[in-house]
Amino acid sequence: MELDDRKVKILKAVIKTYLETGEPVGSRTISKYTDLSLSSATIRNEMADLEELGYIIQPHTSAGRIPTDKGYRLYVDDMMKQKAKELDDREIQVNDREKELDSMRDVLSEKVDRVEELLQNVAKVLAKDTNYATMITTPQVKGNKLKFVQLSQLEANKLLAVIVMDGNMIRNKVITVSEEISQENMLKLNILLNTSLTGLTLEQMNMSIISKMENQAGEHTQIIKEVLDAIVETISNADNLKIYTSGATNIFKYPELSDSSKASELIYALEEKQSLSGLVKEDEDQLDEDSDDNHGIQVYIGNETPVESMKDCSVVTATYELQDGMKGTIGIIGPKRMDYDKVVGTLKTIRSQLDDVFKKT
Amino acid sequence: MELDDRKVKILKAVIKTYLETGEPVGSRTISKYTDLSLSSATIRNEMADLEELGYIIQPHTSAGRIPTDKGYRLYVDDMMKQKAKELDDREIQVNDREKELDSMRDVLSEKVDRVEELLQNVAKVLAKDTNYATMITTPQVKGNKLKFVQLSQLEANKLLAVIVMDGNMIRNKVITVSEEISQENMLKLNILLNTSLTGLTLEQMNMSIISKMENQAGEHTQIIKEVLDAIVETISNADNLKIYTSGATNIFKYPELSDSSKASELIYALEEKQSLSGLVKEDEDQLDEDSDDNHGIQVYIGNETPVESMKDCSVVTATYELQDGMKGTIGIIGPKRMDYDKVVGTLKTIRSQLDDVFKKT
DNA sequence: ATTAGCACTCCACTTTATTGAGTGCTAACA
DNA sequence: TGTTAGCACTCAATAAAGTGGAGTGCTAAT
Repeated sequence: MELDDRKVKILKAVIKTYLETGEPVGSRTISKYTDLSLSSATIRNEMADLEELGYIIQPHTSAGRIPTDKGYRLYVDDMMKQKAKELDDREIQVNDREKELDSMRDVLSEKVDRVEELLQNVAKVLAKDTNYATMITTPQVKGNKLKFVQLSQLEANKLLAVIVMDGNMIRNKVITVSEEISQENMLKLNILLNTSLTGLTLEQMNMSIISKMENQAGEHTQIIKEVLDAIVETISNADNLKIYTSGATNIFKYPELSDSSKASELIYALEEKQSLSGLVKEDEDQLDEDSDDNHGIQVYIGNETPVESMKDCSVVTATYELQDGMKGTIGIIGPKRMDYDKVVGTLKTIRSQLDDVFKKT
Repeated sequence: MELDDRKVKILKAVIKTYLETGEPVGSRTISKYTDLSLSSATIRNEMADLEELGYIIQPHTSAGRIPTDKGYRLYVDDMMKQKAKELDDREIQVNDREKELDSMRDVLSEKVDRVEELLQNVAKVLAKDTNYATMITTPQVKGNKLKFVQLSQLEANKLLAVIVMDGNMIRNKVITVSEEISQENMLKLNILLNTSLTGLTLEQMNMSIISKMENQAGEHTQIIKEVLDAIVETISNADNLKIYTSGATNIFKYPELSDSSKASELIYALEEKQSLSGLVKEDEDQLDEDSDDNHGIQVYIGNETPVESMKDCSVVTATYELQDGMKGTIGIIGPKRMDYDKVVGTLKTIRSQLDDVFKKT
């Protein structure tokens, strides 16, 4: 059996209606809803075919149809193709959407000095705007280089190391050393550290530490060792993936997700965040598939999602990118019958606004 | 009618049984459970009295009794009195509990450099251990003084200010200035900042800023102004209350809290955190009431809690204190029928372990 | 190929037992 | 006077039975 044009039209109508109502869709509804002007009986025949083809399913014998994952897939793929074509209209579209996104822009342009807060705000605003759960990761770098280190004395045997990486990622570390250190030696240590480490990536650092240390084996070997250890540890922690979530309770707005056990599992995943890292795309090898403008937007439907606890949901992710190649992921988690169209649009807008903000900073 | 000794005994038995089972408690159960050796009929009479006195209530005519808030209150107050007397046994008690708290100690003694992570871990471990939702705030200071500031050049017109407060609270701030600054002037600026600001609290700083600025009105007035603004802003943000939560999904373990709307409201409060700040005790004027050992532990039952969304829960909070007078709050949120005894004990242990960790750091 | 018509299915909802835990009350008892 | 056995009564919870309606599949006519 073939999936002819009319079948597709009916399928889309079924899905669209189901997205709106959340109720199984009957033949009569479609007959009236579409401009196909076909009787419900004809629709019924076509729907039977569509069911046989695996695009829709009946929850029980005498009910209407709801989309299967396969059905959603077709719908979403088609929509994405549409979106990609809309490239020209984008300006207008963005302008249109800007009205509803005013609050978003306001929050984003607020003076938030810390990336953390910014990201949390983005997650929050997105959640509020879409009524789905959201997540956002810190930007990730591959081989970030050390810009400079600055050691200063905090207390008798406590040092403060300020570590600045390329892209102005800054980390502090309080180092407790075993022996006191003179002002003069501090200065020396600072110079030593900067001359030998600046411009190195973490991997390069690990390689060179040993040799450097042996070279410098002077009276303060112990301190140098402690300081180096601390710095290496801090840097390796620095690009640890951090994930912020928001709007977990939005899932209670969708009955199909809000029964106790499902909700608990989902919210747990959002709280623990651990498992969400599966949503971060490792490689950008999907280029060929996601053509043009949709580049970096990924829709997971039901079982497609890499996160086990979200197999009853759909997840849409977008990759945002900072000027210096740092990449992060934004994700929206909702019921399978989410408003894919709106979500994809919002994600695109947010992403471009994020770019703006980061460029301005 | 008086609340005689026997009534109290029966009341406690009812509550204890209810805490364990979560089911309304009938007279027959009590008759067998206690060592009072009274028939169920007698218990029934007493229970009728207790109901009239407002300590217990029937969910419906032919059901057993469950405690009212007033009943819980009496039970908890008594328990706290007991706990206070147990001062001598505490050592032993702690030793006993230590077995189950091994994991807690492990996590706490881990090398976590950032207070944030430590607190998050505490919340997490507490939640896992108690099976309730937990929260913990960052330590708060009244008038924290500036230890030193260190300005360094990041890029052409971006400066990095590292701000260290007493108690080694460290903040970074990237300051974008309107004009470039020479290495030499940077040094001057550093000295100026430290000589004029070190040792001052935020309030004092606000006072002195204007005058200092006018004194120094040289070629770099603009930069000085920008830097000062940034520093003041950062410091005032620094002691913003931060709240970490964990174990929100634990509430699904208690049927009385896990219906969709209640759960949603509760989890929302835990996610938003905003409202939780009501649990932080402003003043320590409760000293007289909470005698001895229970100092700093506060039990809120049902409507007693300051957080609106938790009126169906009980909340137990403890104040922890760092050596330098910084105080934070730990909170446990669970059903009214929570295991108060265990919770109070665990909170005390955690608190003392927190003290240890902070002293060691 | 399309459609009107009709018998059939099955969920969702309401109504009507049925059960059993637990009470309140009374009368007897120490 | 306090305690207790006994019994009638209540009421949630569960099961069983009945009803309505939305929607289907099939057939026969167009």
